[in-house]
Amino acid sequence: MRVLIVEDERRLAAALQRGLEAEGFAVDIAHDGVTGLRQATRSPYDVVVLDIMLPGLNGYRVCSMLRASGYQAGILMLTAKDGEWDEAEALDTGADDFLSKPFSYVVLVARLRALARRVGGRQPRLVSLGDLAVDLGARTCARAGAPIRLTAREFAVLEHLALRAGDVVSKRDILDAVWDEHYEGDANVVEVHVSALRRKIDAPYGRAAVQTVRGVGYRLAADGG
Amino acid sequence: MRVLIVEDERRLAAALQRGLEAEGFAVDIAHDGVTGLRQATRSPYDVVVLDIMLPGLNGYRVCSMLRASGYQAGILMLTAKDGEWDEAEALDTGADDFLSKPFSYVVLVARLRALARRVGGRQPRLVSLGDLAVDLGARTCARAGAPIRLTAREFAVLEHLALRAGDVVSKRDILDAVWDEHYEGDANVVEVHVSALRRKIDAPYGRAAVQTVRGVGYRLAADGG
DNA sequence: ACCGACGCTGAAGCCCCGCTGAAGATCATG
DNA sequence: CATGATCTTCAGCGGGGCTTCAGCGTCGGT
Repeated sequence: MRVLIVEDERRLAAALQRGLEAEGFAVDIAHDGVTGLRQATRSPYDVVVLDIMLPGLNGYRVCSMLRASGYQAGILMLTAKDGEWDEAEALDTGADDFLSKPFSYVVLVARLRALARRVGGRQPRLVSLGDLAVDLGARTCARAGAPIRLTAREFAVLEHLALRAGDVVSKRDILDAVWDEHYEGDANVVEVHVSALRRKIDAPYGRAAVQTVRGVGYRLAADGG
Repeated sequence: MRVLIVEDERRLAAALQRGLEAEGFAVDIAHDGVTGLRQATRSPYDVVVLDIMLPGLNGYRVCSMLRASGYQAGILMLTAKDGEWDEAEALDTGADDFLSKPFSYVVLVARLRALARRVGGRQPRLVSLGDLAVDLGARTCARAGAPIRLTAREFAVLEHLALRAGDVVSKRDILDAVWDEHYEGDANVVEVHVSALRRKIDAPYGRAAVQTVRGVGYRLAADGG
């Protein structure tokens, strides 16, 4: 079971990592919100343990940004008992569970196990658009039954479009979701990856699932083109 | 959240109904394909849980008939593990997700929630004015069911009018919304685009959805002209 | 009925947008 | 450290859409 811990207190994070690894979890650590966000989307986790007080980007924002982009893993928030924010807030932003600091280690492990079990049922998520199938869990895609090899970026772009199939998505939206919230570079990267995507999922089949809406963005045809 | 269960095993259906209602879902039941089909189209649901083995009309056919008529709600299929048909078939007919029998109740609830969340975002913001339909999400428009190709500017103008359908909108308003807050140029650009719009959405149909109110601005007829 | 203002529209040029191949940078892997 | 894959940047191209402009039609006021 894979766990990501996003916690800025390094000693606490390290202690949790040691403890959880001894319990058989695979644990990664991020020490701030931005890193946590990137790490969570880069690698598949079953549960993300998210501290609220984080430098840069706080836990609430990380959580809501993850959920907004369709993030599926379980999220367990660590709330400070005397914090200015409360548990309701945590759940509102899409967290599955929360734990008040200071917490018992045994309780944390129990909650993690319960959450992982609960979340497990969510997978796999599939989006099917005509003969185009996108498996968000396995991160694979197929057209007319034939599997198609996509690179990480290509799949991420396709995923973002698939989650909004039928609707137009702006390049800015795609940049925010697939790259970084405040990516500075040229939007041309999106065009390049869309081009590559089309070469793989459209051109060989004479279809046009990925449509350009000039001046606005892209749309993934709800019927696969 | 409204759920329709189409399942011929009455005890299973009743058990699911009780369980889901305890979770806060509003649940209706149909025991065969024909009833399910009628019920689904008669009343609005967020998700339809559809068994494959049904008397009369099987789940695949119900699903594809619903989708063929443009049915939008999420469809979760229940497949028998040893069935002669497989999951691929389910997805091909337009299902959003599937679950093999026997399944864990907890998993079903999680999948339902996930599907509802996914489908909820799919609902297009749709403005319909008589036989004129403007889909703000997909940025498409159609008259009498026939899709109409619009450019970005044309659609933006139409969108602005559609959101105030029935009211007169000044050219200045349109300039501010579609062009720029402090656009300097001639208001003639609006006239040009309105002209193009009429050529596409009115002229071919002998209608007049876009009306000129001399000295004031334009009005999009609430009934499509 | 006349006149002026307002609105409509076809044509044309230009500019912006998006596409794509290739090269350089970066990352993973043995 | 070497190699290959993937990602990003860059520049050129091609086309479609936006804008401008001018001429004409239409409406309303006098």
